[in-house]
Amino acid sequence: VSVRGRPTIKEVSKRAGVSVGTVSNALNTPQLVSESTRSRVLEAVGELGYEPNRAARSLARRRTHLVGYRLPDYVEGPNSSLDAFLHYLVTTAAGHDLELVLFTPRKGQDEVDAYHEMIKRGAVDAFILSDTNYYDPRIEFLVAEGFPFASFGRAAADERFSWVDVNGAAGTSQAVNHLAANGHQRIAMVAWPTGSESGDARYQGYLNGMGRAGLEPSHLIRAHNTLDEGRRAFRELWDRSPPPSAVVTVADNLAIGVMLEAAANGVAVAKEISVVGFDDTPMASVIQPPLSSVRQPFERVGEALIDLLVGQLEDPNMEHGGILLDPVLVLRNSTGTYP
Amino acid sequence: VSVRGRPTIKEVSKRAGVSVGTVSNALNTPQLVSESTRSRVLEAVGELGYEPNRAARSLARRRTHLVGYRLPDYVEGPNSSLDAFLHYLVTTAAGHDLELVLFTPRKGQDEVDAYHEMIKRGAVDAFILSDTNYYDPRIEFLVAEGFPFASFGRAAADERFSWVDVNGAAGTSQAVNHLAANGHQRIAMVAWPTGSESGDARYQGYLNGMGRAGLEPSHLIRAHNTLDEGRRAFRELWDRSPPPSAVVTVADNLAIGVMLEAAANGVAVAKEISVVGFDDTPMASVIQPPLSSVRQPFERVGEALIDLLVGQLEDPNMEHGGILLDPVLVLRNSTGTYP
DNA sequence: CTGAAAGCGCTTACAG
DNA sequence: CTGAAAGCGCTTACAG
Repeated sequence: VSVRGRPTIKEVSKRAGVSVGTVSNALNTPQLVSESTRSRVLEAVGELGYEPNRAARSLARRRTHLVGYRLPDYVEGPNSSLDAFLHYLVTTAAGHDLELVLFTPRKGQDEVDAYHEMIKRGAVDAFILSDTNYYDPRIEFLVAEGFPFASFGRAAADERFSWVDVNGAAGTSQAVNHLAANGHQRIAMVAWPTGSESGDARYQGYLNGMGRAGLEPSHLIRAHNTLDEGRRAFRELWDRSPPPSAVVTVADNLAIGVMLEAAANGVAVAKEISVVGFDDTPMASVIQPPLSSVRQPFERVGEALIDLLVGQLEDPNMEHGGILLDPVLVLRNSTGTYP
Repeated sequence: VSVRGRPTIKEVSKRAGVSVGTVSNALNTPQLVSESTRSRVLEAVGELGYEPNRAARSLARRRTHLVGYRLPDYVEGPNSSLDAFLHYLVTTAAGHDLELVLFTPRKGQDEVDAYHEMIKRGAVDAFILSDTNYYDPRIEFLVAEGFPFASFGRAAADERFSWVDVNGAAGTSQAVNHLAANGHQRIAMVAWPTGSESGDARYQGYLNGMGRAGLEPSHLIRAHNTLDEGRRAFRELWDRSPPPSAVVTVADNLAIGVMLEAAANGVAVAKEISVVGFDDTPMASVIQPPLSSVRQPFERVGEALIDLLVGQLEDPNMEHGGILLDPVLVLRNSTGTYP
């Protein structure tokens, strides 16, 4: 066993009782090898979980299997979250002599297995994770493996790895504060179904905000993350008596669905119902009236993730850190004073 | 000279009259080396344009300087162009055992030099280019270098490289057809300043469409790619007498600016003025009324780019191909019949 | 069909 | 401070 516990072609050759050249041939040019030795090699490969090391293969073959793409410059204006995230990640990484390689599980390949394969191939020094959730199997795997990574999202209070997260609860709670300060009392929440860490946090922030304002959190709708679900949420909310005068949502999609359906029903956004989104997507600044929304500080997220990673790579025994960043509520015209 | 004409540490050592180990030390642990030999080495490095080979360095150091990021799954719905482009690029590439590495010029680094450095380091087998323009210096450089790449954008009629492009002219010309078929005659165009290949093509498509419909292309506004410029365009257009009854734009930003300003001036979009965007951004489906827009077929673009690349990598002497794809006009409610 | 050996381009103890 | 040598983990002629 050698490279950080990853098997090499030598281990495979020993186990299969053949030379390393033959292992290589069995894998790359099977026509040159007898059926019987080929199967013995494959067996050994399977048992050991062997994957050829990328650097060694690249060096010998003069082929990297990597394609370069220069990420276009980031222009201020309405951008998607992924655009922003990648941009700050890549530029910060470049400053530390690190590059980002994008991957995706192959068709039918298990999620965790895709990470495992990257490790076995020695393809990367570390990972950046995003869209994590409670008990994320990728995190469990990487922690167990002792492989460096930094996660955008906490997944759970955990000292076993480094993470950066945006305090979603602070975002929705800010939204409630703002609304309460403007006289609203019946403030609804449109949240995702329970079970996602970010969704639950955003919902919790709403509860906190309501509590602090001495308000009763009586209007709750659970909805999946689509415009149509947002529209449905508005209808259900508007049917209540009394209906809410404001609604905080966990996502712009939902908020925009609410606004669209309000408009369709002749209900004036801001005047009759205030609405707040989350994520400040490109759509927020363009819909009429422009949507107030909670924006995540992707620049600092990207920087922090890379910093944590660089720390780990320089000192593998460094203790893990967690960085919680506050989002900012960007106020536009979808919120008004209590009618 | 060795790796595809890229200098190796051996060449440097010969030129500097020292051993390869000393070159390595001069570069990586200069404290171990005398000032005079260090400067001789650096000189040789500079003259040769030497960059350490990534694979060799990775193999020796057991460090790749690569960070893996699993690109999140693509969810249908409003997505940015970059999201879509990257998604299809990465998934298609994965099917060919290729991965995408993202890079960006370092602070102050020249654009072409960033590509050059990647090549000298043996960091990639090929590049994907996007946002190309006439006489793109990157293209000139890569063609001269004989380094494999595929370009999203033609830049110019050219047999020296492989490209995929979307027929922007076909897109705007479709838009004009649609409008003309609905009785519009005074159809305006809001275009970028001349000088960008994609912008010029979109403008040309407008001219073609107008010509075919027997219409006079009399309303042209040049504008930079922002909402505000779109607003300005509307004002200027609406001041003319007679004003146009429809406007085709080269970008959603512009189209949305037009719509916003129309609304601000009490002019009903679709009823009084029809508008068509380009790119079908996330904003298009969300603004009211939803914006008709020309959508680029990113899935096929990504697939075609990777296919062209794989072809070149398998057979370096393969002749280059160009693939022109048609965009599709997605009709929503921002376009109506002539009032 | 198989193994021994050279080589890919670096880095890193180790002598001197 | 410098050079010779071994090693990183593969691939690929080349003998046999």
